[in-house]
Amino acid sequence: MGAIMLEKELAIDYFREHGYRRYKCKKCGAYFWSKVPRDTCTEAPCGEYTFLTDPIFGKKYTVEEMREAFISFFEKRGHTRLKRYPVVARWRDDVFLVNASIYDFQPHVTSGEVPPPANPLVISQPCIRMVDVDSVGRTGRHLTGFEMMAHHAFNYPDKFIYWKDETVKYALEFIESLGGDSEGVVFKEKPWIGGGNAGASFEVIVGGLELATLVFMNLKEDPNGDIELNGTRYSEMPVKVVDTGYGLERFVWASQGTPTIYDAIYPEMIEKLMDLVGLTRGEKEDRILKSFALLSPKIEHENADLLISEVLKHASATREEYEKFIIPLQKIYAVADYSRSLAFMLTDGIVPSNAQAGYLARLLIRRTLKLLDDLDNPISLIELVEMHINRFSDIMDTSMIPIVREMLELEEERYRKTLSKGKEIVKRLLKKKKTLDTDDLILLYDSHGLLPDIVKSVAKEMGIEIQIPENFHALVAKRHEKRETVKKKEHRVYDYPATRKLYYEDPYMREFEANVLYSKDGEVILDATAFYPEGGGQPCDTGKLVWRGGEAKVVDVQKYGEIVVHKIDGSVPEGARVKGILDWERRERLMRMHTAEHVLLAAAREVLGRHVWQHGTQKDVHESRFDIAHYKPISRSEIKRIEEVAMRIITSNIEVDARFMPREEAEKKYGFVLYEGGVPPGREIRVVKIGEYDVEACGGTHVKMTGEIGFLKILRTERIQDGVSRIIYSAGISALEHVQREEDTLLKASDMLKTSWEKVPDAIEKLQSEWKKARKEVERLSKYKVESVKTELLSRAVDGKVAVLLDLSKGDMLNLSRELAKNLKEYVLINKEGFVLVYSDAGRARELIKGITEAMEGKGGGKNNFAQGVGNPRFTKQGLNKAKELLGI
RNA sequence: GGGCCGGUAGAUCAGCUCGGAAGAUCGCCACAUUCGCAAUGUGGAGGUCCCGGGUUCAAAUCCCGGCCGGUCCA
Repeated sequence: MGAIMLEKELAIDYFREHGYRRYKCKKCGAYFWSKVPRDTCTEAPCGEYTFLTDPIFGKKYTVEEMREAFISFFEKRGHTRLKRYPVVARWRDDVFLVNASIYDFQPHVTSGEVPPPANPLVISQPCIRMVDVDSVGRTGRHLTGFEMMAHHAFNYPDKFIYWKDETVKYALEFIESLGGDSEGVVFKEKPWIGGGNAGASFEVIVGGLELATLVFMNLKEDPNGDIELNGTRYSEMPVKVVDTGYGLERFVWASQGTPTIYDAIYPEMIEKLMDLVGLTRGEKEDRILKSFALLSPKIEHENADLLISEVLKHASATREEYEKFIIPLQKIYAVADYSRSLAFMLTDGIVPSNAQAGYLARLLIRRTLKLLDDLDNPISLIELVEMHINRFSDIMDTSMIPIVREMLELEEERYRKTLSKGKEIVKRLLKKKKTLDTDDLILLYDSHGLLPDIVKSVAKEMGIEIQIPENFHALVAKRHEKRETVKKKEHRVYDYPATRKLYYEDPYMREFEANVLYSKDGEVILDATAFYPEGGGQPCDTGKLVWRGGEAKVVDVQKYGEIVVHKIDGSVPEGARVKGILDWERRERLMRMHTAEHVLLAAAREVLGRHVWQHGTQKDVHESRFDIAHYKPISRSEIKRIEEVAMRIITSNIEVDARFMPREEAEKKYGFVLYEGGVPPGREIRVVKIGEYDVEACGGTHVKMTGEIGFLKILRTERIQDGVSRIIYSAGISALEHVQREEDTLLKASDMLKTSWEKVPDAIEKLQSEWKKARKEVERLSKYKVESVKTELLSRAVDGKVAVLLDLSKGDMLNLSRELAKNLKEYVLINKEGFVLVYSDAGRARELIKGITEAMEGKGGGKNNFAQGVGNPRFTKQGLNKAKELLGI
């Protein structure tokens, strides 16, 4: 967005009426609005962090006080208070974690498809930003986990709430309500782009620090749009969104003027850690820290050395003071921040894993463990995270503590294992190569998870110095450069009215009549159908269409938008009246499977814990699979208990209630557990509820009462990745068929073993030991045989040479050869199968085998003193003669 | 979802480039030494070289496919 456009967009009435004027920053060139004339925008590095010496507000606020001040301020001004959303964005498929409060309302609310839960609204949304992970602790202001306080207004063409003037006014009034001076506030212009949307925005700068961003989102990505930003085209949206973000932690920091943001958020945690590590903090240390906070915005991250020397100069401190105090303290800060982010993530139900959101949790866990190691483990990660959960119990779920503890315990164990294994690899590598180059370091990190730091210290123990390249992480990133593959369901548009979905009106309908609206190339659209189209992991129905003068098989059914398309074998005339007949056996089994899956989820949750979350699912007629997030393999006894709980729900014969309801109402009533199976589009969603056990947004067909499932059996489980287990199950008659097949197999086994089914394991054990004994006997006999042949051959040897035709297996021949080699100079062994073995002290084994196998129309080769080959078994005599000739015997 | 590394004795791994007789260390068992244990010595047991296919006279080794584990990235 060009400067001229921004100016037009942001020259609001409020500024004109209140004496604000637009200036250009002499340092960074950005435009900004201020009540008092200024040369610069005041934001560090153009200005200084004045709040460090001169806190901005009338008093010092804690996190809780500031959050409440913000929310109640906006509540009093007509905003509805909203509960926070989870930090894991389960309602979206494009991101893993919530990065900003507006994520809560993307994509359906911001697109205008679904109304917001309230309008206008106020929220304080915890967010995780992994991009800042490297800066945490070192700059004094970066966090991976923070709360974004926000008020949002969604303006529709027919319903206007408020726009730029009110938003700016609120910002100033809120700052004043905290005791701040509105004359110190600078509104810096900035184009805003993100998540397929764009707009103009103000950064709200106070005391040199960006405290809030006010975004006026009114553009959406559109290839045909007439506005171009950064090479992407945008067009105006019908919905205009006020998207604000007030950094809770920054407000708290600005109110307290502590050296770093961490000292403001959780001072007791920092003090405790310092105490445990043995750091004491005086005026001098504070001065160094403040210098850091002051100077770090002015110096690029990459130039760490420059920053340090500048800081030392500024605070008149020594390098030793820096290393003894600041380095460990910065680690403490990072540990405090990482562990709080983990507390958010794990209590919100993220299961650590080697893929997806779970990997981000593991990454943080490992980084924290590494830092704790550096600090000589003053406290365990588990204790740290638990402290945070209790400290922030007003926004975190303390009932998750036992599960979080177990997950962290397993993760730490895993980390230690990776580490010690990795160190062994490094040692072996060093023994072999003496030194390691950059390629080795990249391989060790990328394939074995070893940070160069750790490799270096292992090498140092062995007295080897290793150079770590400055741009290490960039090199790793380079290895991963590759284009993404995007696959999407074919998007088709049919210009017909929405198909009436008889399968929802009556899921038990087996036959129906309808009119053919469209029929071409075997694709048929009806005005109504009872055929369920593939979706939500449930395969489509099959069956046939019958009409006057013909019939055709229905082989596939798909849904495009609100239109159901049937693929048939044959063709039906357009305009015909048809009768649809479902393959009811198939459909009934699928229905039972689908309801069974919901029951299974409820049971798994009860047995394994509340972190259990559906990860993927595929129903089928005979067996279905159901993937859940869980942090360890499911044990046999857990499987049995899940089956028992599931059967209890089935035999209690509970009603399955499926109904459409407005999305915002469903979300309000049931929360995000609704989106187990993904997020359906649209304003209305279908909610399937099984008593108090389970409620999910689901478009599938279900039985009316759980009792109809009849029987549910878990067939097996497997781990498809870290943190995700697959349950393979069956329901109803299909489940019975499985059990019968298993029983058949067991009976067949017991029949073969001539015993009863209970004794099958014992019988196999006995058989096994007998077989082993027999095998040993065979070995003993062949050894004996080899021994006697050896004696005979030694006596027959002429001049240390022998060539002979034997009745021995290949294995026995090799054993024999080992013995003969000790006593003979040269020999040739041939067996009935045509296998030839040659030994030669003189080093002409290869030469010999060639001649012999050629005489046998075969081939062979080997080493100088030992060779083997094979020839046609019919020519063993010729081979023997040739061998004798060559050996000269 | 994608990239990379790996799968050989109960454990940790070597051998794989360059195809030719399945190895080391620890652990285990027996015996010796000892009042007994530990330590030590001697001997021994222990293998579907992950699975399937291909190339070859010959595959742990080369090629293709699959399974499993680890790890990094999004």
